[in-house]
Amino acid sequence: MATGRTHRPATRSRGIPEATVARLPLYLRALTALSERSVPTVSSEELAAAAGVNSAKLRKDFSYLGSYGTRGVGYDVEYLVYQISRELGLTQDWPVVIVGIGNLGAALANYGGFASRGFRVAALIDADPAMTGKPVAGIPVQHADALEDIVRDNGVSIGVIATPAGAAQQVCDRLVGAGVTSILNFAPTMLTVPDGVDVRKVDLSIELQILAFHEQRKAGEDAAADDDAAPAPAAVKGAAAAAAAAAAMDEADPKGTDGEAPAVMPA
Amino acid sequence: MATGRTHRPATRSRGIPEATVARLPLYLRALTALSERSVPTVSSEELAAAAGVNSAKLRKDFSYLGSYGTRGVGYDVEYLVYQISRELGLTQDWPVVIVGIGNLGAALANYGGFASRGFRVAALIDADPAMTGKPVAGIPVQHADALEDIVRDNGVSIGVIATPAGAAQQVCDRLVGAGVTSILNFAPTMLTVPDGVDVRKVDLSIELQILAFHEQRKAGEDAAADDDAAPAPAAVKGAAAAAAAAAAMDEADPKGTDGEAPAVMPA
DNA sequence: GACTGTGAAAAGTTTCACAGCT
DNA sequence: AGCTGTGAAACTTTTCACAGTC
Repeated sequence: MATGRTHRPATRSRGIPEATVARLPLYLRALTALSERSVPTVSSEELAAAAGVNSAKLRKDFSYLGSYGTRGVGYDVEYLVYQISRELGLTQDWPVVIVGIGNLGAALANYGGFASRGFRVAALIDADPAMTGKPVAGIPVQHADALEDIVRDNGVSIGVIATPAGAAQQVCDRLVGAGVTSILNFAPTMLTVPDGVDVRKVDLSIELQILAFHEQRKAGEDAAADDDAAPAPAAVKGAAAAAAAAAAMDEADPKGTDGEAPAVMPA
Repeated sequence: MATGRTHRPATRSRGIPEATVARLPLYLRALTALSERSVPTVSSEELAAAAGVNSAKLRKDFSYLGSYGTRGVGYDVEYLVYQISRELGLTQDWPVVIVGIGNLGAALANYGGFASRGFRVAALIDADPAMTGKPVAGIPVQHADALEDIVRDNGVSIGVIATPAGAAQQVCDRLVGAGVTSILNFAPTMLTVPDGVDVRKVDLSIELQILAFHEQRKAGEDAAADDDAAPAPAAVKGAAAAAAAAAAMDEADPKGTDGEAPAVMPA
């Protein structure tokens, strides 16, 4: 992150704000829906409504990409779809490996977003020998031993980690060692990676906890002063219990820290 | 979002920045790990490292909660765990319903974070009659017809939507109608909700697209000027294809709009 | 001496409002 | 007349750096 790698040959004017990049997929989705309905042009106001942002923000965002609109008219849907796709790097297809084919990994493999074009699921990898060869979403699971070969043979640069928390760092290290430079981490743990490797994290328990925070706020609108349920002096002990609850989320799988067969399957 | 509902009775000094709230679960996780190892106190530096942020940010974040540290010493782990848990509303337990027991919904039901305490999976709901009664993660799936009753009977205020995109808004409306005021949305679609209802969105395809953006940047270090693969004039057509890829992600399930039995379970 | 808590500066993001093109 | 593109203002978040406390 702190890499001073902003060499930029000053060709155009690069350097799109991170906040804007995070919204481009949103716009792309809205645009694609319009494209499918053969809508030829769209105004910033309409598109913004469809994407759930306000129009000033959208126009500002697009201004970082260039001037792709027409004043008095709006944006050409197809053209904008192309420009955003290109900006996001979706005009090429990215082979992706998913490591950890437990419940979540299997769901991801089946997820339309992964199976469809743009991102191609190049391989599914799991440490459990019992899984090896088993097809999930039509793709046979391969054993973790082959991880490095798979990554190299397929030129994979994006890896998805869906293992239990305990295995994530090790898997990450091996992915990176084999040449992966972008990681989407579903394991609820912090990954340490060398400079130049990107990690994005999707954390289900965190999202829920943020919701709980706001939910609590709504409930406590009047009961401002006191907690009702919290025992004041013995609190610290009760705290540990409550926290354990939140902490239990630290395992994608309730038990095993090893990459071993998750006890998740009901059998 | 534009609700001017900042009534705040000025009792203490409320109003924790959103960015801080989003990090509290991270700290909580790191703290709980320390608690389990019976570490009594921790410095901002150590905790920050464990949570993957810098120490100044962490101290600033904690300063919004109050002064829970001791200068020259650090923070009492148990105490801080309690304070953060309380702040997040995790000292009470939240009944949650998951709607849409396809691949993703099943994975969520099995996910440690949902099944563990703090958040209790009160019910699993699916529109497919074939699913009704089937146990997933030990909980029998109930039919969508009963949604309103389930929400009311269990006092559910948090709902998780894991349906295909096409069903999400309708499910959302029904949840909200029945009294749910916080929604975690996994369907890749924008939800419209009345004021006072919170929506958080987890979108797998968006995260991948953001990774692709950065990945592309790394690759294109020298090839600054031209795209190599992009056909310039015929581009707009190729664009549509690439975009279709991204758009295909708009369905949580590749095919069926119904919540048919997921291929997730190996058995 | 070690470490927190916090003002103040810097950086990043959003919103406003309007000039400028079609 | 309608709508984009963008400077400038407002707001939020991060970082700095150090006074204050143990």
